Amino acid sequence: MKLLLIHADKMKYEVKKKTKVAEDFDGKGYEMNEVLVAFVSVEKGDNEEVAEKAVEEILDVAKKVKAERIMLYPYAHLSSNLSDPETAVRLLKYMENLIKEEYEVHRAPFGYYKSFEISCKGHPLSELSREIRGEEEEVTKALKDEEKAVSYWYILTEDKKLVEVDKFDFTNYENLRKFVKYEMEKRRAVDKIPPHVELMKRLELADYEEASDSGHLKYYPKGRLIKSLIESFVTEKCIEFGAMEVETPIMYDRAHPTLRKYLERFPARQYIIKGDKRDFFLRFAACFGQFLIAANGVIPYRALPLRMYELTRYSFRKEQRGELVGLRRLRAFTMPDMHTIVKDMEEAKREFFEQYKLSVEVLKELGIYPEDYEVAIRVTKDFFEENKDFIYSLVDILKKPILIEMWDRRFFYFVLKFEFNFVDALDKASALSTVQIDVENAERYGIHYYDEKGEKKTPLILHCSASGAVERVMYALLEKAHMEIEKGKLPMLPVWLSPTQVRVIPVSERHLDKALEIAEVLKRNRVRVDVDDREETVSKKIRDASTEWIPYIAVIGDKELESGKLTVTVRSESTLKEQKRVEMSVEELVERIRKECEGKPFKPLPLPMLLSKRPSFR
RNA sequence: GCCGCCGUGGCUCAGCUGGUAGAGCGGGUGACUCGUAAUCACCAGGUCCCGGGUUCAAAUCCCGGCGGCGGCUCCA
Repeated sequence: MKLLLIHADKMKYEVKKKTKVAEDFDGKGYEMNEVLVAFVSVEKGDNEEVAEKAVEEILDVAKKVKAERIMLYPYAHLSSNLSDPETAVRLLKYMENLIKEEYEVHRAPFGYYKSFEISCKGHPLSELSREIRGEEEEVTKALKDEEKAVSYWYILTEDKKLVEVDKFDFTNYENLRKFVKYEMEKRRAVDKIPPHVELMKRLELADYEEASDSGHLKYYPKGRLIKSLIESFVTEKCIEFGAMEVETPIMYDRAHPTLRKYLERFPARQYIIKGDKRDFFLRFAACFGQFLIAANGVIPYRALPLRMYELTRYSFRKEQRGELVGLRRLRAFTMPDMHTIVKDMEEAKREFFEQYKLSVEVLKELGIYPEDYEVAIRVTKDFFEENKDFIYSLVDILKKPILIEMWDRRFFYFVLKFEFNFVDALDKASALSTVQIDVENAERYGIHYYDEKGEKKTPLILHCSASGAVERVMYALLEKAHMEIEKGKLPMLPVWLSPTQVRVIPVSERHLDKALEIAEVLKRNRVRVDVDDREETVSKKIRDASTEWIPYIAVIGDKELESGKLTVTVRSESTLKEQKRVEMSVEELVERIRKECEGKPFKPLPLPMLLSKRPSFR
């Protein structure tokens, strides 16, 4: 809603001619003295709440300028985004009634050509314009409902006993204690910058981009490489698991009836994009796109379980600013999102179990092990009671205690979900992998399958993010590396994710040719190798390679020229005090790296091979 | 969104109660041709986050904005 407020000695208007959208009015015009005239444009999206705020504003100004009366004057020309006439009239009348309680008020009729004369007083406050907007942060129904819901907390132990959280002995379960504390307490007193933020900058992986919205990062070549490798890996794992990869739009009509209802059931804030005729929201996951494909398809029972997958680059969630941190919590993030259509709850449980195992496997191969995260299961009380054996059986997969949050009623779209929560260097927890059993969207979207008798049936749907957000995987790896530093160890990334896997260091200029020759061999064998050809001392080059966490450093000097072997410093076997140096042939090094990277995607070095030709990005 | 702290060369930071900018790293040039965590010397880099205000004078004080961090709220 837009307002133009003018404090006038006199305001007089005359009705000239009706327009198509005119309301009923039989007067000819009106005149008021000592009046605050409020020219009003009612805009799309305005509602009673906005009208109330506008009235508050008008009354506030009226008091300040000591106006004796108020005139509301519909004036379309303040906005290019007008509401429909019905809403405008409704809200104008509403405002009139509110003002009437405190002031003498006249409302000029809506939808007429009118002439008017106004004499503005001309003091500093006599001309003001205001824009009134509703609550931008629409809190979804799901969020409000969650507040009202009651949670019961339990630990499901290794030997399948359900223990109330405060009766559980956390001795030897330090990480679980931290996680439970994080989940149940609201206070998190930490006064440090999360370690991964400094690391992502220092290693030239990623950085904040001030020219964008908060929570949108830029990735430098090394960061892009790592992200891209993780993306490829998770995608391959999901396809191998049986998913069909699809691609769907990133924005959707805000008014679409099905999507609208889903939005209300999802606990996240959206980015809104103004289109020419319609408003769009940016997707927060790939659900819509895939559900809309499924709703359109003809699905025989033989096609079930039917798995669809998309790597969302990006998913958008307009998290509150205070929540955004480095790679941990973003407003634009990349998420592997798989949906599985199953015929009934029995099949849903089987798939849930398998996807649980898939998630464990995916994280493990990414370098995040069961001891690095804690399992949470969120479940409605009803579902838990009816499926106790099934839920207890989940303990068998990881053989460690699980935090159970039981809701007295269902307010999201799912009855059961698990998450793997990574506990970071500052004892904060964030969810990585998750799978949910969705009991309402198949019906909402009109997704059906045909059973053996040819009858239309409504399936269930599983939502699965096998690794969780890719950025979050990077965050977890960096936080984990930091925790290694704290323990006095040398931090590193898994070899298959290390931007440079081998650095070749010539001792002096005359060793450069040999260094390049070796690098070429490594490169041909799908190893990311670079050569430090800068005019620096060997010590300096070693130091730089170490601060880049390079897994293998090969120094080439006279000794190597003679022996034909490499002296390789192996990071994973070294400590801060003592470097582990191994003599090996180029072939042996290639073989070692090949083994370490088996089954993982490979991409070439994203930077010039010669360090002397490399820019630095910060 | 609210509260608090912070924002100075590419990076990390110094600059007291106002007098108009400094170091280390990095970069360039030169010397050294070097064996496992920083070789030496010289040189070039600054709208002191942005916009207002106070003042003879603002990086410094005040107000507003933007961004970062932490807390609250919240958290696929």
